[in-house]
Amino acid sequence: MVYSEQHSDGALLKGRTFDPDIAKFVATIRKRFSFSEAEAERLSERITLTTVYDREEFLVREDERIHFSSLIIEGYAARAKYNEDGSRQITQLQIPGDFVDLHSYPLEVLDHSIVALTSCTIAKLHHTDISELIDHDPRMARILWFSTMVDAAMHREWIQNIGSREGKARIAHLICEIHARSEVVGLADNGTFDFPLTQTQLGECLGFSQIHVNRLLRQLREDGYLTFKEKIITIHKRDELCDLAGFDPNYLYLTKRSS
Amino acid sequence: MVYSEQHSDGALLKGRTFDPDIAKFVATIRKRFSFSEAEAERLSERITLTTVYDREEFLVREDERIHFSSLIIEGYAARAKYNEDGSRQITQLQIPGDFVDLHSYPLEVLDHSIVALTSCTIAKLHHTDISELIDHDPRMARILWFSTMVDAAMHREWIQNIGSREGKARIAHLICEIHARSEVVGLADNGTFDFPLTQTQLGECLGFSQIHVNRLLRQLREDGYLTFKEKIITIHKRDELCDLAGFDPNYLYLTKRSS
DNA sequence: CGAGGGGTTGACGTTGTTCAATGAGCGTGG
DNA sequence: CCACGCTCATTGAACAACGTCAACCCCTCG
Repeated sequence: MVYSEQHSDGALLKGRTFDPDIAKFVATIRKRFSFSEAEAERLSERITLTTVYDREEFLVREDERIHFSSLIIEGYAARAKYNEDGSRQITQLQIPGDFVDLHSYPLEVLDHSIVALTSCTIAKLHHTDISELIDHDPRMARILWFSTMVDAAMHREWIQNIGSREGKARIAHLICEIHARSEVVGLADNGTFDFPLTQTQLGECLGFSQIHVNRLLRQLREDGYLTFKEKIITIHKRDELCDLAGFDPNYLYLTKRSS
Repeated sequence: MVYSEQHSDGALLKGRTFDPDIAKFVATIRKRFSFSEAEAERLSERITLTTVYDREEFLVREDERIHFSSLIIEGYAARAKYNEDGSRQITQLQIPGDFVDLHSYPLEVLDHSIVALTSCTIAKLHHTDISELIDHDPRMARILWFSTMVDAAMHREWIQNIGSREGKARIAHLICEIHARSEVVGLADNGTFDFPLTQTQLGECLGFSQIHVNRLLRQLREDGYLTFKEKIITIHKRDELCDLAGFDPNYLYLTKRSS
């Protein structure tokens, strides 16, 4: 086994010692994508040391030409597009275990910004390293391409959510999505998970005003679907909440692919 | 030159004769992506004969496992997600020259349906052929990946449009997008272009009711921005319309890439 | 102790939906 | 040929969803 020996400081190794955060990250994404051990090691050794970003700090700015992709180790980030009046639309939430902004590899210049919503621990992977990984291993190209296409699928679901669902169903759907994604990476426990967004940030995801978000959350609480206190959500009636939201997790492609 | 000799029936050839529709399609996408002539030929010879779909007929149904990708030769199609009540949200419009549903290659099973909005002429490319193209030519993989990432960028713009813009600006933005995309593939002439959608279909793109679309279009007409008669739009005040919409075409990545 | 960010609540205005009725165009069958 | 049924577009009126403004709370941090 590649990652069987546990270092005293938490790092996993096989001859080589990786940053414990990075080892954990790679182990996490291996749950979703079928990396071989050799692939996982080749990936790990190219991921560079972690950086911490403050809340509301930009990881990438729109129109910027960048040469690396970011991976979230800890914290919440978002893809966001800024409006002319200074407000913004969040188009996707990124949680620990996400390859954020792999999009910048084929696109070269991003059409949107990446911003930390909480303080974030980030690791980086240079585009030249991605090219080398892909050249050595066409299967890696498929995995990375697949990963970005899941982001596109999430975008489509958000379009449907914002365009077709109203009020309680819309906010419930977002909560169901984050719960399902958190669960897969081991960040949800029996319906309880961290949800560190403010009501304003929630509104920026959903196209609602902060005040409307407040009222909708109160209704979900009063209806007994969930509690949401101190940045922690507990879902009490999961099936009913998914039903209210019209939530079907297929679009997240969470089950491991065979290929 | 590969495509210099013109056949009597309109096909272009170099030893080999391609379907004239396919030759035209490949010539069109070569305006956007930097294919070499050899690449263009390898692609052309793998694209199979065209099929015609009726209005509102499905090219692909959600959850279906398919083994080919579709290319639009003529007509309008859409990515759509169906709601529980039978209504639907359109998440992207596809016009002639688009690789539609290349997403199904890495995803294998689609999270959404592809439906013809008008009668459509479609060509197909088998997934096995895509794999062969990519294996022979890693640059082709980048081009195809890039193409799907532009779709993701359009999705993000739509999220912003539906989530942040209201009324006239929202519908104006969609019109600006289709105009810009039509122009690139030679389907717009000095602000005039085919726009064969019904008001109902427009509403399904924008998250508006058909009745509201009707009223908004009337306002745009009354304000002198455009005329829209018999499925043809003519934009009279392009700069003002883009300004109203907050439209910036960067997200379409229309300019030819160097790589 | 004061300032600032986040949450809560009420009153009121705007945007967009629903229901309903009408007309124009088009293909089909008598 | 016209009558019909259909789809699409148009318009009005009542209603619901959501935003804005304003006031107030609590908490944290300097």
